[in-house]
Amino acid sequence: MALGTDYSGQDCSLAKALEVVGERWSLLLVRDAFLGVTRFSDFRRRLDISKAVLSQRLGSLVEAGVLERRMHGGHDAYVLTPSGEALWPAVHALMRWGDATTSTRGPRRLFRHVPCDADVDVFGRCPVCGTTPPAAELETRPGPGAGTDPPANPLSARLREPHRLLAPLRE
Amino acid sequence: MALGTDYSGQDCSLAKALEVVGERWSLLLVRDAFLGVTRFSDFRRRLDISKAVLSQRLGSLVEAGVLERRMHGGHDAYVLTPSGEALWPAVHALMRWGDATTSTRGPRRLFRHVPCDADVDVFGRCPVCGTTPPAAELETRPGPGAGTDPPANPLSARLREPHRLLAPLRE
DNA sequence: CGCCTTGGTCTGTTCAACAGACCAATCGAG
DNA sequence: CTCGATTGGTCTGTTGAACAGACCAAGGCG
Repeated sequence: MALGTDYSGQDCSLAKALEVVGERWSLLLVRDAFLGVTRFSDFRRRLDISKAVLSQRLGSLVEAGVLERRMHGGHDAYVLTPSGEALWPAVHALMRWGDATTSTRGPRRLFRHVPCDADVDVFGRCPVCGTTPPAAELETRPGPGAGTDPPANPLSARLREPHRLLAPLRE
Repeated sequence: MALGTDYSGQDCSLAKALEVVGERWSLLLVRDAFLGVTRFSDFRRRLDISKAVLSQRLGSLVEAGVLERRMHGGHDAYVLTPSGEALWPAVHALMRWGDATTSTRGPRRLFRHVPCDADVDVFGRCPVCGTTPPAAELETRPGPGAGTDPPANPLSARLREPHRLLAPLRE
């Protein structure tokens, strides 16, 4: 398999990243982890994928150090590690690109830098303090491009509401 | 297929992006297009994938408006569209994450903002002018984490040398 | 001119995701 | 306390995607 062996030197950084998060569904799982999803069944409810693939993906992300398993209120929970949280700029950039190419009414979701009370720009940067804040300092809410369709399930309805990134949906 | 139908509202921006660039190999093709690869056989030489998959991927990226076909010096060429170029922040972020998680000696590749003669930071931002420059204003060269292995082929050797992003390797 | 390169298309094989069944453990409501 | 629902998986056969290699037409170059 070329992806696993093509170490042709300095320009394989992207391949390295994709070895970890490039499998089908992985980045969507990471995104949901940022939004506060922690439970196996909640990840499944969101993505509607087979339990076998979900189990394998979560296992791979845990093994790669992107997620770790914890116990929340007597339940298994998958939460982002610091290394996983460092994926925020990439996830945000892809989301904004997705919005720019498919939404005529602007971003579907906005992110506010809580300490500065200002929305970050398309590059994820706070216009007040000038930094690119980590996910832990952001709150999300629906943007102008947000859909008007009813959410697919109560979980997605909850995730649509304004809330802090990384705050677990359930404890 | 869940990816194609899961429009659960405002938070499907990432899914939209991944519908376009989430197939296996697609982001690596986009990265190579940023580095100046334009030819079918050069893309293939770089990734060592089957021609059937390469043809299908390039076709999908053209149809999605990320790449367009042109004639360069009597040859077919695939070049990034403005929409494709807008993927730079995401590609750069993933590369830097790949470096951060797998390279102990820093980034494998550095990017210099040509007008300011300064390297962009981990967020892709120029410390001199404060902007996040587009790919067209950047030059790349090997970084401290660059491999010391001989490149896999002359093409990769060429791409390792300092050069402007988006400048076609061959005309 | 002839050979090599280019840019594919096609087909059988192997690998990955899907669909659904099964199971053990835990939780929560009556 | 009991029982049904929920949780978090594992397993297996089916379907879809990537791989490996063959074939072909057109163009470029020595």
